[in-house]
Amino acid sequence: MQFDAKVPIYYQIKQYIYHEIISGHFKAGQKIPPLRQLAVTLTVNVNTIQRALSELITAKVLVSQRGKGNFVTTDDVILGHLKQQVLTAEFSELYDHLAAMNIAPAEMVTAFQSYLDQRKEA
Amino acid sequence: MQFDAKVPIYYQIKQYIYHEIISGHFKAGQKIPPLRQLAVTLTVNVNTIQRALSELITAKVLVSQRGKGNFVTTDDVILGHLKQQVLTAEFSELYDHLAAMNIAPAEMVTAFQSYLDQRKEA
DNA sequence: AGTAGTGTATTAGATCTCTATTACACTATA
DNA sequence: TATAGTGTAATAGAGATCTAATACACTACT
Repeated sequence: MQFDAKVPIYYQIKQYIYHEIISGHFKAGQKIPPLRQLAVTLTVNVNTIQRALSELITAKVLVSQRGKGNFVTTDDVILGHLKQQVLTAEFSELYDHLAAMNIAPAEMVTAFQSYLDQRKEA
Repeated sequence: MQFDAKVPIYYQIKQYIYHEIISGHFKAGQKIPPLRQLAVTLTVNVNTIQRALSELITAKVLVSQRGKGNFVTTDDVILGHLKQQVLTAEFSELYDHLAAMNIAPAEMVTAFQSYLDQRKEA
């Protein structure tokens, strides 16, 4: 996995877990890979994985069971809002950046659409 | 100015300058505020400002004149591509994050549109 | 009981970012 | 020529992140 050098790795791993849950790769109640395996897969130190996971445990997205593993929560309330929360965070950041360039909301959409169209061609 | 604690300040200042140029606040050939004034305005150390500006000078977006100040380039080729470059970088990052959640391009647009609609109401 | 697999915790050191401080170089102008 | 305004450079120290290494606690299974 390739990380953005400008953002803490532990934070990017946190997002990675979010993405795996939202995409359905990690399902409700399912055990996620062990710490040491994640560390190898993502070529990162165990402590860095642990830092990311501990934040997700605090957020009650993951449930930790000593000796057993880490599991995706079965709380439907939390899982139900997850995708919308992550999406809103993404769009909010984008909006702020584009608004700082004096770009109107309507232009934001058309410009994004243009980007996607161009991407599709290639 | 409020900074995102997860991204280096010097990098965010670099983006800030880009935004000021693209929005038209800083025009071609125009002198930008002195280092020490930017440091006060953005409540950041002079060295941090300097680091951001030095990258922009290397990118030939700014031209430095010792004793006089820093000026926006008059190079139309560079200025002409600036907005598209920054936009593409923003969209590319968004695309990667959303694609990691198994979100299709068409849904990206509608979800973004929904975000903007919701934002308009408030 | 023993062993492997798991999560948790602590320490030390490297690197990066940011601040604070000081000094220097050049320009413009009184 | 003096002075204020500017960019440039270098050093030292604080804090955050990441790595490496080690140890400990709990679970499952033989």
